[in-house]
Amino acid sequence: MKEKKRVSDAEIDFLKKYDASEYERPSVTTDIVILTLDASDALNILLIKRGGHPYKDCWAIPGGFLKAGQESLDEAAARELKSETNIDNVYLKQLYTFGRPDRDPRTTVISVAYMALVPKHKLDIHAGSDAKDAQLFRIRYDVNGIIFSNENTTITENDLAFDHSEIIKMAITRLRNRIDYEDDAFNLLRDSSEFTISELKRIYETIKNRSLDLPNFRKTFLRDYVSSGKVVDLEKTVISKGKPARLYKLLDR
Amino acid sequence: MKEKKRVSDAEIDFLKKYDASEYERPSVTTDIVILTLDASDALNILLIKRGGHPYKDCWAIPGGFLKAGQESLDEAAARELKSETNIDNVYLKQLYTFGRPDRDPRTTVISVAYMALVPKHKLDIHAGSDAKDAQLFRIRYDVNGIIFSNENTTITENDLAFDHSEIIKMAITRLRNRIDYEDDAFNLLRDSSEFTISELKRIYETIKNRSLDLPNFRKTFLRDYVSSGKVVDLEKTVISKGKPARLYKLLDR
DNA sequence: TCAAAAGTGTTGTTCATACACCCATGA
DNA sequence: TCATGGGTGTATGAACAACACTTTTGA
Repeated sequence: MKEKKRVSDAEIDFLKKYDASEYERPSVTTDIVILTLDASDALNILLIKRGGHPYKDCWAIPGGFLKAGQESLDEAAARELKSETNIDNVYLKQLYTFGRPDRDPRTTVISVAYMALVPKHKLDIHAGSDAKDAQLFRIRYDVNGIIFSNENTTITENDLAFDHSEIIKMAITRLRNRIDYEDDAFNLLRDSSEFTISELKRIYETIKNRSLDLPNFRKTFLRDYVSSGKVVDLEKTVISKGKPARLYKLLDR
Repeated sequence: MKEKKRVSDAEIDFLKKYDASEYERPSVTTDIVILTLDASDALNILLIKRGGHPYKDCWAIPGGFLKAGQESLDEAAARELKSETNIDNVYLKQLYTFGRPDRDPRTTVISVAYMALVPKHKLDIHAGSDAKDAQLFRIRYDVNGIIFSNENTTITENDLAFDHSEIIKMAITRLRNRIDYEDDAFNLLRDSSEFTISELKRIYETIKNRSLDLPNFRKTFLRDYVSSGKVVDLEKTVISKGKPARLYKLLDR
């Protein structure tokens, strides 16, 4: 009995090695959902217009092939983010890996999806430099799904290349689920070393897609972040329209 | 300005295609953390002893190469689980993708890790059939990390092949975080169509690694599952040692 | 003085926790 | 009868939500 099983396992092991050479190795890409906020605190995403086939002239999230053996997946994503936006040192987390054989018509492409959160305004210049190839789109939700729009273009989730609408939906859902017990929102602040409670609240409202009560938000913020020392009260104020608002600073970055 | 950028983008696009053929394509495997409970409700994991290099004779989590073009990642994981345990139709979820270039000494291997939760006792026969090649190990936690042990062998997390200890830790952490707001625990029941509150409570205790208060657990269970109709009261009891316990049945599977 | 936004305080509800106590069974 | 685990009820405090009210600025 044991002997029989050992032979069988050796066989299985051989077959595995055989598989590795027999079956075509897939291409592996990292694709990035790059999210930021615009001047009116709406959630925006960076999309690029594809220059080549497949899905030529379709909008897609940026991505590129992994340089196998030369970089890790995280490094590939960071490199891609940098080449697309000239930004580094931002929140960049692996999201999910997509591998349906038919998701790319050319060949099997495994896509390791990442999500990047970019501080407010940081992407403005880049997106404006060539409006035809890489643009920020405001994200809205409607009966038939997500709508991406800016002053030039309006597209729906069905217009996107590959399964990118699925990836984007997962990113937004993940972000929304995480925001209540992780510090993700701070990554979208204009300046995490000088921000007001209202600024932070607007980010939560955007991501959760509903309005929040300011007194209660303040209470929770003071308890979870200031009392625990993660955020310090700068004891300065900044003038805006009504009463000047107190400034806070996030520690540890 | 625009013209200059367009040329540059075309160039970038060309380079990406060039990369895809220039750099070696990585191998892609699916590796599975298979968790179940033993007779005393301790968390167990299925490990296999590697027959070939690298890490020959080391224990590892089961896995195999993706048959690119023939199956999706989910299908590859399900096929691997079936071949290793002869079990299908169980909880099987993608966990994370590992891609450090040096994680496999042979070549770049991208590992898409999955987690499987197998109902209690279902793996008993298989693991016993050949104790040398595939065994269940009880998971314990100690100062220096996780300890895997059964009646034959005791190993520590450092004895495992590749970065598999990292994968296992992530699986346990993920499970522990999910269990409070997802229904994952039901997948570990001996029989989800006939179970008692105590049985379910013991699963929560195992995963959270602390004891729970039965009256409070019952209250939460009745509110979250029975009142909402996800679980029905079978209005039957089963005898055990003290007072007979009421049986419940999970709907929708 | 008024609008606007920041900030404070109060109240009621829900939920988690701790725990005292009763119930039904086998031995 | 007693031990054992199942099951019920109650008290306490924390967290959350709703909202009335005050403060400080610019116009």
